[in-house]
Amino acid sequence: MDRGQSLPGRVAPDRTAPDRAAQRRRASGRPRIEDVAALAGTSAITVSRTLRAPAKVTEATRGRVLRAIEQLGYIPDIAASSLASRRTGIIAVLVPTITIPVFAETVQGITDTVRAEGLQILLGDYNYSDASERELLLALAGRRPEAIISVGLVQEPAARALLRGLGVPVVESWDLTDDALDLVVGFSHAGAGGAMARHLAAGGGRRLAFVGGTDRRAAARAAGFVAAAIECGVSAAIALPTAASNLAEGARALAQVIEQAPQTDAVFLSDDMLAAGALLECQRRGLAVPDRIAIAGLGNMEISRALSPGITTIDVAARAIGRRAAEAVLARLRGDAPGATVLDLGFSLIPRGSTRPVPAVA
Amino acid sequence: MDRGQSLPGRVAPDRTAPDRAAQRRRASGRPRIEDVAALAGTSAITVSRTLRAPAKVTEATRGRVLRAIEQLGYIPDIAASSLASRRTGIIAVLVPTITIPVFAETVQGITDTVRAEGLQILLGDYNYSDASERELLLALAGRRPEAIISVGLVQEPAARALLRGLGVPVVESWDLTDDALDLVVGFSHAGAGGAMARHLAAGGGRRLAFVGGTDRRAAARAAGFVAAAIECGVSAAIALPTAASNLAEGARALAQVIEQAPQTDAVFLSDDMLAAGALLECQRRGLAVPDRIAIAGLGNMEISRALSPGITTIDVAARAIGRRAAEAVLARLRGDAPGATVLDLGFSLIPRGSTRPVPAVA
DNA sequence: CTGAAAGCGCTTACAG
DNA sequence: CTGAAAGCGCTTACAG
Repeated sequence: MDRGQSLPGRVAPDRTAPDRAAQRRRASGRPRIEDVAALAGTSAITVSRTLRAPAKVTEATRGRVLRAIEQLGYIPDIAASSLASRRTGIIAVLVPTITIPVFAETVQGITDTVRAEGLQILLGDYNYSDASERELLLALAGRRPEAIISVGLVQEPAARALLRGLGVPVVESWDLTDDALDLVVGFSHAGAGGAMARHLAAGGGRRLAFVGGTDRRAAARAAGFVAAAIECGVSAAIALPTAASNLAEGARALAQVIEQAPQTDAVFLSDDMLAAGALLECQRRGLAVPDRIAIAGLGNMEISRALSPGITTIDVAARAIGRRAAEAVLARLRGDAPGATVLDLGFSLIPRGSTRPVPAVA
Repeated sequence: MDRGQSLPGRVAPDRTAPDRAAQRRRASGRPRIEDVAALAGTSAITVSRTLRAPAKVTEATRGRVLRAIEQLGYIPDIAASSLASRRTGIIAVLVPTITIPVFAETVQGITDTVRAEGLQILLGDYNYSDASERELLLALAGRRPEAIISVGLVQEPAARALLRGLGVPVVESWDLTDDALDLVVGFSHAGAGGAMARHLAAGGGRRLAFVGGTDRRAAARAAGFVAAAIECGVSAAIALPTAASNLAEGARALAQVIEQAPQTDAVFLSDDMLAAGALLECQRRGLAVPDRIAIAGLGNMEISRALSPGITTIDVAARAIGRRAAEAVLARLRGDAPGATVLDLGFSLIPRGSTRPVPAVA
């Protein structure tokens, strides 16, 4: 009996070009759909159908094909498949940086929603820089995603033009705007900043401070925070921008606030990690929280619950943002008419021990 | 003058099949290499060369091609490109879960090293389960990666067979073994556990406890920990396995240890996040650290530095593991003979305030 | 239910 | 330096 490479139906032909090709092919080593077809005594089309639309193949054929696949260890080449079908099954996700837990949660929400449909996430991390956002977009576009979800608004004109030219659904998220490329799902950062300022003022804060990053969402929170503070008749300062989101940076920011404005009695840090760093620094310095100084954050991360006192924070429904963004994409891909173009998921303020309680209204 | 879609050199032919094809193509909307070639008055091959090997094209031609690319917003289709070239430029990275910061750092080390060579990372997250590790492997294999890096050893026989069949370099990491598929770069987990037990015993610990996950690396650390404790003549218990790596779980584990073995005077938690949770729980319960109970972790995460007292930990050079693994892959891809098959990067114990100091040797 | 032909959008030798 | 031909490994209509 023949063994090894000698498959039924593959008698040596005397063609010449195909031979060269076959030789090159052997270099890759991996079995192709033709090899499966030959072993199963059928055609490539039937193998393809067995994989994509098994109901259209008789059970007997299907069995032979599946056995051949198993035997050869055949794994379809996704590049070839999507080239031929013009369907990549890829959803590109643009994210400032995946190392921030709330963004990771949004990505998780997308992944969970999209996986059931057999779609895959292609994650692009642009590190908060417009220049590499565009670069990243070029790289992602080369993979022909069927839709794009951006964590954050896409502001840079070149990036916007590129996205429009792609001709696929685009969902921006984590913010709201009247000027969306396509769809937006998020919440108002100015609103969140304002809500926190009112909470701190209601608890007796008279000299507030804001600490946050340089990105547009942090800027919107700062603006909302200051505006609401003024409305409440208390003062509010904006500290120098923070470079990162970690405990050390939060501690540094707190130290700076105390040095520059020693009478500050409430600080809103634009992220729970920073807030936790600030709280720990207060404890090291012997500043009573919340009596001497109140501390608040944003994101409802685990650490805001775990420290003592718990840190007052704003919950932003990060996972729901991902879920709803993905649902919008799926609807579009199904050809549904676009529903609401702007989806406001809101936020909620969670008071904890790190801020003074708001007295009940008389 | 003609405008719009009517490009030079694209006079309407009276062929019939190509017409149908052209029509379908128009559905995708995106310009192809042929469109660029037509606009630049050259051939597809020259466009391709302008992109991959610009030195082989005259400056004049290159200029015309680049202008045409710019004008049309042409972005090459990566699937088509890699199908034709049989080079995907993809390095697949298998990771138990990216949400653990030390693994994220290893991935960062890989990315940094590999990016310069124009290779891309394809990240697969298998959530510590063997079943989905194999599934994931199938999905990754369909993308035809040129090499595979696994965070952790690949133990499951089916997965090992699959990887071997791929015929590409495989680097396992974060552990050591005599039975590597190809290359390993990591450190000894039993060694790390042992070192920590000796440190705790030297500081006066008499009743040690280990808290860790159910994965093999945690099991190896537990085994090394217990063996060294026995050698030092102190007792060591292994607590029930932890389900996750977060502060709440660390707090829960500490509570359980205290309940089951109230006299425990030193706990090694197999991850800094757990250790931080345990430390905070001690503080809530009024248990003095390290006098009443010493706490130690692993991973040298930021939080182990930020809390007071600082948490004694083991630094495992997570980023270097990624870097060295990637370098090994690059060497293989260049065709270099394999260097050492097993690369031991070691670890270092960082004593901090959460454990009792080791008295100087007399 | 099954298959032959054509094509997806690129690149690889090979000639000139 | 430039290009015509062939092919990468699949799938899509279209026939039977």
